Amino acid sequence: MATKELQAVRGMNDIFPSASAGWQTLEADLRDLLSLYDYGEIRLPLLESTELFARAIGDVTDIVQKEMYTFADRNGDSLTLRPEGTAGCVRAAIQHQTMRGQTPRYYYIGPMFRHERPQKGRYRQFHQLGVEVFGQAGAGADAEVIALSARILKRSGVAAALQINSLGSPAARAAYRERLLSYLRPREAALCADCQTRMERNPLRVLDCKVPGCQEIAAAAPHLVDHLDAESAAHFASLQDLLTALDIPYVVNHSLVRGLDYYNRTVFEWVTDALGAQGTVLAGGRYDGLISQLGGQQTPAIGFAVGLERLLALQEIQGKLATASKPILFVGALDDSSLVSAWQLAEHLRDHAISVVSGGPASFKSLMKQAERSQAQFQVVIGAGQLQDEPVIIKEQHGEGRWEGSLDAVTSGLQSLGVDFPQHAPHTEHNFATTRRLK
RNA sequence: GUGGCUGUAGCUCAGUCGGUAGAGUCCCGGAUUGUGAUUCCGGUUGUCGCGGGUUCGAGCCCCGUCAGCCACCCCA
Repeated sequence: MATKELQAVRGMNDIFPSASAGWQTLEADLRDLLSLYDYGEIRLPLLESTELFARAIGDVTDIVQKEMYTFADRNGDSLTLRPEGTAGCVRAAIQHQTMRGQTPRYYYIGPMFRHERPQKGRYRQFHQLGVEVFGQAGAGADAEVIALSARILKRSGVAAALQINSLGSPAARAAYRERLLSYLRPREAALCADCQTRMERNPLRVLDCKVPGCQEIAAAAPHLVDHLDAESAAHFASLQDLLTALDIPYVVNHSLVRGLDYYNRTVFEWVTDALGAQGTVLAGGRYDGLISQLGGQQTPAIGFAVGLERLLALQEIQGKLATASKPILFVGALDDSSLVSAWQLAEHLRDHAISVVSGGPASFKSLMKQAERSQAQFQVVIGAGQLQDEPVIIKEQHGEGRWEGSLDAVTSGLQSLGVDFPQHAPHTEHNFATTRRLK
């Protein structure tokens, strides 16, 4: 059982091979889809200066105020483990001037860190895939990004519903904020304690409070989309037309307000009720002001992030989780002298890209159990007899396949049983064949 | 950061009124040197999360703490 000293940090998980197969398959699928849309991977530091996140995410957000892993570097600089990926991605694009006359599409995949109380679908180290598109102001970019998000969920086999909203321009949002406050103030006493503080910090968040009394008040509140500036309204209408034309169902959620300060105009979320309280699996929006706010030239931008733990949890619930591949052959040795031949055989087959798991020296019964546990498609046992002239038997573990022959001929034996060998052995060519495994 | 529930063998769990640690499973060996079943026999499981307190005596009661789960909050 767990000893006290040696434990993973709270909210940070170990991922063992039985689970990492699902991760690897998901990540491979995601990378494949990203290349379909011509996104390029950007690999970013996990650590950035604390100031970057404070300026990008917003001083008053919970993330910056109480959820960041922040500490002093040896020279006294304040560093922070990234709580999200957009800020670092924007910083990198500004620093390396990759947006001059270009409209790059980036994606990143990796761990993020937030010091929250862990619960279902929420961890202190969690993993996101994020995408960011720079330099495209039109609603076409929004539609394409949302189409990509839809395809990611579809490819993952995950059922979720798309909600969209528009926050308008900063000016329109500020004007709406005042309008909303003048609606809320007379009703302040009826709001929950949280919402009364939210009125100070970010009154838009009152709109998606879960307390029934607050929801009643929110339902009758003026709608943000009715008070957009003309350009944002046209942008939002255009986006909806495009989504309809692309057969992407959505609903407009008037209370959809993203938690990070940098968003404007389009915001969207894919939500599910299958994950308890953490229903958002993928979320994003437009942030036209962030790049200039961080010192770059005024550049429109849009992006989203998807939580990989949540995606995997949904895949598991819906029976779509990928399982580990299995080796082609188990090779077992009964004693020390036959182990030499068994290991030579295994290495020979690996030269030909056939995955082999080895066992022994051990009793025959033990080898049988090891072979079963290995889940290999075929098994072969080598003992003293095979070193003389007794036949080697290759047996299909869950089938009728069976072959007998000499130790030297195992390769052709496997071929006769249907194992797919590469055309050329990798050690005779200069490119390596892809490893043969089952499933 | 707040609240509720839960921590006993690798895994799933039982443990009565406070009386000195159990079952199943798994694993190993044998019955059975040559193709996996079943059955039978034998064998190893442990800081009862950790620390303190009460008691003649604590897995059990009390306090603290750590961790997990769930919810609030927040968010992916």
